Amino acid sequence: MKKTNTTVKGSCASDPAAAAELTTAAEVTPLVKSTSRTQVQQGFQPRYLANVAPSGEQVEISLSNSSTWRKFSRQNTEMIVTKVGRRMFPTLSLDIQGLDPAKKYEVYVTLMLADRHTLKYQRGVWLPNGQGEVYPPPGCTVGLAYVHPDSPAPGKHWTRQEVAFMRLKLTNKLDCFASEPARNGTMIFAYSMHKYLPVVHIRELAKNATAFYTAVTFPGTEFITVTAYQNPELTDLKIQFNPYAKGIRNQGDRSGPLLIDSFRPTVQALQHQHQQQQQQQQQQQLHVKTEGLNAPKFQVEQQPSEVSPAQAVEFGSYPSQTDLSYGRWSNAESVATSASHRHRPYSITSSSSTLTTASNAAKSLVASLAQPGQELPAQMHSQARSWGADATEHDEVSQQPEDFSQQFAYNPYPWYLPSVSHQQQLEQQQQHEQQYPYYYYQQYQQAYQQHSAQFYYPNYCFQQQQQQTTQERETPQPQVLQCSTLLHNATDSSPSGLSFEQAE
DNA sequence: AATTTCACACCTAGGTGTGAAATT
DNA sequence: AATTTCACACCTAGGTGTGAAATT
Repeated sequence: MKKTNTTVKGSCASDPAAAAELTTAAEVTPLVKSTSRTQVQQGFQPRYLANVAPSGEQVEISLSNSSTWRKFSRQNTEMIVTKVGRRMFPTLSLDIQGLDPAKKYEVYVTLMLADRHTLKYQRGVWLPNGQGEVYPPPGCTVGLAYVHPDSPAPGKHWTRQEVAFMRLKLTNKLDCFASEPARNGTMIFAYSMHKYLPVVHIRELAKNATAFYTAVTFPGTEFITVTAYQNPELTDLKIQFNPYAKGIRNQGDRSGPLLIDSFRPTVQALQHQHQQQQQQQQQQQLHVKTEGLNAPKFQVEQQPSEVSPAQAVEFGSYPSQTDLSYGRWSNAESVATSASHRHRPYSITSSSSTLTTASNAAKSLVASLAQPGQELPAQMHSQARSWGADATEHDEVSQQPEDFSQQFAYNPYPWYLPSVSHQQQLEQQQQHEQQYPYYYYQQYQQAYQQHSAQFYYPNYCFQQQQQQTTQERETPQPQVLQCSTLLHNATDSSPSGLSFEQAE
C-alpha cells in the first residue's frame, strides 16, 4: 500500500524520540487515530504541547473543520485585527473525546508566534521583514486568552458536541482591555503582521494532584495577522465561505441583489498575475532566507479542487449543528417554562426559535433513526445516545437548570497570571527573553516543556502554584469574584439562548 | 377549557470586506 | 510607501410577540 500519510514539514510528531518525550497520558493516548475519519484530516493531526493526566484521561482532540482550514492554509491564512476585535475565520472547531464526564473543565485558546519575523506581503508573496515582536508582551496580563463561553462545564458537555470558538476575537490594541476590563477572556491581543498559531488548552478546574491539563495545536491553523487583507485570493476565500461576507459576493449566490462593484479583478486574472509574480519571486528568493515562509506547509496528495456546492454546504451546516447541540434543552423546555409561568422561581428568557429548531432537529433525528436500513454517521448515533441520556437526567432534575459556574470554586487568580513572586516573574521574563525571544512551532516540545508551560500554565507546574496560592490566601483576594463573574457573564452570552435570572 | 406548540413577520445587534482618508 | 482607521452598504443570527393550530 502506498504511503498515505501527509508529510508535515518541520513536524516532530512523527519523530519517535520527540513522541517519547510526551508525558504519561500521551504515551497511553495514540497521537494518531487509525480511523478513516482521521485519514480525512491529513495534515491537521493534533500536536500536544503538554499533556498532564495523572488520573489517566485519554483525551483525543481533533480539528473538525480542517477541510476549511486547509483551503485557507494553502493561501497563507490571514486574520484581520482591529481595535474593537475581529472574529477569526475560519474558526477553531474541535471534536474532543476522553474527558471525565463528571469533572469540570475550562477550555481556552491562546496564541503563540509561529515565525520570528515581522512579515510583509510583497509581489504576491509573504516575506520576512525584520525581527518580530516578543509575544506575549513581557509583563502583559490581559488579552492573552479566549475562554470558551461554556466554561466551566463538565466533561460530558465538552465531549458531546463540537466545541467551536466562533466568538473569539483578535485585537491589535492592548488598551482596549483597560477601557473595558470585561473584554479580557473574550479577545486576544496580537501584533499585526506576525504569524501566529492557536493553542487550545483544556484544564480541569481542580486543585489536586490529579488535575488534568493539556495544550494542543493543529499545525496548519497558523495565520498572519493583518489590518487589511494582503492576498486577494485569500480575500476571495473569506468572501466565499464566511456567511457574514455574503453582501460582498457579486455572483454565484442566487439570493440578494448583485452589489458593490469592488473593482476587484477576476480570480483568473489574479491567478495569472500571481503566477507571473511567483516566477519573478523565485529568482529573488534564491538570495532570501525565508525560514520556510514560502514553502508549502504540507505536501497534500490531493490537488486543491474548485469549491463545490458540497463544500459550501459543509460550512453552511454549522448553524444547524449549533441547534443540535442545544437539543438537550428541548426536553427541559416545557417543564422549565411551565414552572416559571406557574411558580416563578425564576424569570426565564428563552430563544423560542432556538428551542423550536432544536425540537425539530430532535424529531427529524428520531425519524431518521426509526427508518430501518438507513445508515447514519457514527457521530449521529452517539449524539442520539447522549441525547437520550441527557433527556432522562433532565426529566428528573429539570426543575432547576444546571448552572456550571456555581459549582466550582475558582482559582483566586486568573489562570493566565504567573503564579510566582514578582521577583521570580522578572527573572523568568529576563531568562525567557534571552533564551526564547520568539517561538518556533517546530520547537514546541522543548520551548514549552522547558519554559512556557511552567510560566503560563498553572496546572503544568502544580507544585509551585499550590505553594503560591497557599501564601496568597492569607490576604483577601477580591479577584475571586471578578474572575468568576467574568466567566459567568461570558456563559450568559453563550448561544444556547437560555438564561435564567433569579427573580425577587 | 386551558395550555402548549408552531410558523411567521418583524426587529435589533452586530459580523463582513470595501475604498478613501488618516496615520506612521 | 506601507500600514491602519473609518464610515458604509449589505448581510446573518437570533430575539420578539402574534394568532392559529395542536395538545392535554
